[in-house]
Amino acid sequence: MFTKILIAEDEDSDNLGIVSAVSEFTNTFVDTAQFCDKTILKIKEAIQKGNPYDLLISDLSFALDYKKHTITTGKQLIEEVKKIQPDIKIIVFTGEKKPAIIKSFFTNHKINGYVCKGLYGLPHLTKAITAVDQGNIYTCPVSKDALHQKNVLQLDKYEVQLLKLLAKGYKQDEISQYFIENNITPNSRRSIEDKIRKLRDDFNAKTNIQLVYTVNQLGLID
Amino acid sequence: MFTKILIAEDEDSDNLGIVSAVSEFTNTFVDTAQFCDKTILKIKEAIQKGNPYDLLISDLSFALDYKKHTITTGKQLIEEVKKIQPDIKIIVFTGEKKPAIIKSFFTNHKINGYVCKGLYGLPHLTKAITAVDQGNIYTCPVSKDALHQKNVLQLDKYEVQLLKLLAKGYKQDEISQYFIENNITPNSRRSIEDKIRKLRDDFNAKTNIQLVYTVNQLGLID
DNA sequence: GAATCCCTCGTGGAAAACCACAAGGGATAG
DNA sequence: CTATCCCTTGTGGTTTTCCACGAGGGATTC
Repeated sequence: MFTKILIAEDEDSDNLGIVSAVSEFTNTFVDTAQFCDKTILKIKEAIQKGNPYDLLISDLSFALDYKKHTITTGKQLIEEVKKIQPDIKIIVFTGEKKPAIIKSFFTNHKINGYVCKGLYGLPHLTKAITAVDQGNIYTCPVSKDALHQKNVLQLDKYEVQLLKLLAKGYKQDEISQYFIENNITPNSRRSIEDKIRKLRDDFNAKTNIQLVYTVNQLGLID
Repeated sequence: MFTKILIAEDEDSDNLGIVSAVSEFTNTFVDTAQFCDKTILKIKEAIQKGNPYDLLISDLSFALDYKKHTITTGKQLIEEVKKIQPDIKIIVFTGEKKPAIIKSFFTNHKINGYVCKGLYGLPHLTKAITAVDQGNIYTCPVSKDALHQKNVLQLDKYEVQLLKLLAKGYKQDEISQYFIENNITPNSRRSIEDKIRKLRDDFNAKTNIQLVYTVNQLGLID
């Protein structure tokens, strides 16, 4: 079983609950850090002292104000950690339930487990710890659902940009102009029409309104 | 100070943290309930025994699956509680940060405090308890911001319905037809145009796509 | 009753988005 | 080199949305 665990979690109200549950379950040393940078620091320190952590349990949102859902920081944290200590196991423990985001953490960040907070959050977290300890990948029922959902195609940068501009109120002509000015191709009015139509097909949307609404709900243009 | 406090909270991971913090701070009896119906039950029982709770601290999401953000249940819970015991004080303690939703809890449900979970969630919760105990209303910085935000107009049922249909991919003609079939007025194609235009103006949206995106972000059509 | 205001709704024309057809260009395979 | 495929783009015509003007109806006020 793991011998040294670090929990990164910005919601102090959770902190006590998680820590006590995890330390009771694993019967090992459990450390905590409230911010991204502190997490990085602790991991570095532990390596230098020759006693690295072998499991990181991390939340995703380290938001400071209500506008930012700042998944980015969670992403950044994990990327950074993987650079410093590539072999560390990572379990994400968060309230985030959007399929696209969950998917991307497995495909892009090679995490070992994902557990959604909620009624059965803690029991699933302990299951996740056991599974990951044995070298497996664990997804709680909620995130398993999300992963197995069809139609959660990955969007490339171009498509995300296009959809964001639509959400911002750009007309198709304006998008074309914007793409030309910023050297993004394809950028003809006509091609943008095609791209949008393809997206409508992919997401089974009858109108562009529904398209943008849908991808937004899926968390694809955050 | 309050003598009997009930905490309704479905995320067990939080539970320990909140409970211990609140009971330490208030030095009073703190009870918990994990589901809406259990909360109602406990409140009824307490009244029957002549020893009612005087403060309810409640979360909003008692979600069972990942699709429902089920604010509705939180709403329902609070409405129900107010019916049973109109004089009970209520503090909402949740992760929900959407301005429109926060606003509606104050205007429609007459809650006494609102605290967003997060880094400083617990300290703000204790502040809220103190303030509410003294008969004041408390909003944490995040929710204060949300309340003071302009442009968070309330939408009436008609407008919400209209926007939802747009989000579902209905064309304006189809919306007209739908409204006619369901006896909702105004329902002419022309009037629907007007309503949409007015909404675009209100929310400063250049296109209908942006309009639906915006109201969705604000949590107005959940 | 007349004046006024507001909401609903029709009309017609402009703007935006949609769509089918097809031409050109680059990449690849035989 | 040629054939083929895929992607980009243009053209022209249809559908959908936008918008300015104005008519009718109900409510209120004087």
